[in-house]
Amino acid sequence: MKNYSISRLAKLFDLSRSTLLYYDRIGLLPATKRSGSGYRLYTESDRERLERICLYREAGLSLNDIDLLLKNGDTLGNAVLEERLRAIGRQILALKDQQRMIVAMLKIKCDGTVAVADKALWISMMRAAGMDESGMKKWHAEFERQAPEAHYELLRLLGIEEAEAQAIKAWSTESR
Amino acid sequence: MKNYSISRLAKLFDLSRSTLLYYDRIGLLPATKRSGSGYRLYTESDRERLERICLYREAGLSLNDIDLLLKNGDTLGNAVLEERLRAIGRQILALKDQQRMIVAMLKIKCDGTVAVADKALWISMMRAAGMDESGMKKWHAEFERQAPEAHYELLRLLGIEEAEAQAIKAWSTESR
DNA sequence: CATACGGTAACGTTGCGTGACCGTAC
DNA sequence: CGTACGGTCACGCAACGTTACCGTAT
Repeated sequence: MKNYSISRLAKLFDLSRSTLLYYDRIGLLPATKRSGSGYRLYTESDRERLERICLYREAGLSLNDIDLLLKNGDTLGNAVLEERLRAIGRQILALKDQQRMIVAMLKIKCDGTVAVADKALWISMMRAAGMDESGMKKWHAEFERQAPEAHYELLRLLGIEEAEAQAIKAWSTESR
Repeated sequence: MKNYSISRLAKLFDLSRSTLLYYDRIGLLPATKRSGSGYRLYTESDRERLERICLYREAGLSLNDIDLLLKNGDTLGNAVLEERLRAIGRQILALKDQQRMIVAMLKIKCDGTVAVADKALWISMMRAAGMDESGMKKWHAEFERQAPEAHYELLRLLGIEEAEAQAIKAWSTESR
């Protein structure tokens, strides 16, 4: 059975040495053994534990919650995961509020006109807001219905050319 | 002209005393004057500055960025706001990845069946994912098309009654 | 005199990164 | 003998919250 040195194990998961030192300190992943000269020796089961830790970290769980998950069974585990799911939902909603606030601020600063610098920014924002093709279409249609003039102006401001703007107008109103 | 004491100003914006002490320490909002006995006296313009600080904080800007925004003009200001907009987009996308990971984990743990505890959780998750009514419909329709059996089972697991489940099946397939 | 307010200073939180300083493996 | 690795502190970041201890206003 092979042992991993701290840096080798770190590299396996693309972590830093100090991360593993930290996990050791807080007891999340203590090195099972030590060499004669006091070097940490990680075993295969340490590696497996770290693999789970990394997975849960990618899911955004706190190290504390991960510790709980690894200690306890599925009953508590599911509860922890579900709570994290709820927290993510709350976070996303909060971030969307922030998006709206910032867009409003950008509008205000340039008295009446939207001043988002580039199309890519706007689109990535809409994408992030959960907009897929059909959502985009609905949004453009709604904008067109409520304020066709401003809609057109926005398209121009986003750097969308005349031709493309016409196409979007057509597309967003076609089968309705 | 009236001065505000630290706690009175804090209460005006629903902040704590220590928050204002902190803003003073880091130079974000230093109290303009001090009383004879060394008490902080905040002026009206301090109040206005704090108002802007709070607004930007609600938009998720860091205190450092807020400091920049308050010091510099609109040119830099817009750049800061737009960068924040981009960061929010990235964050939301990351959170959605986390949602998918956790849902996958919950699936795995209960070999094949989704085990999300309640309907409200699922719906808030979908909502957060940017699902509106039409998105929901599309999603249900797709699920129904790919795996009607599992779709039905999911609806039951979410605590949706027989009657409602039938309604959703009908609704998601109606005009298609 | 009580108590509600003010002040400063220091430590705790989360998840590490960074650096110092020193020993060890090859 | 060099240098690439290992070890243990200890401090720094963000944005405060939380004592603690002491002075002041009323």
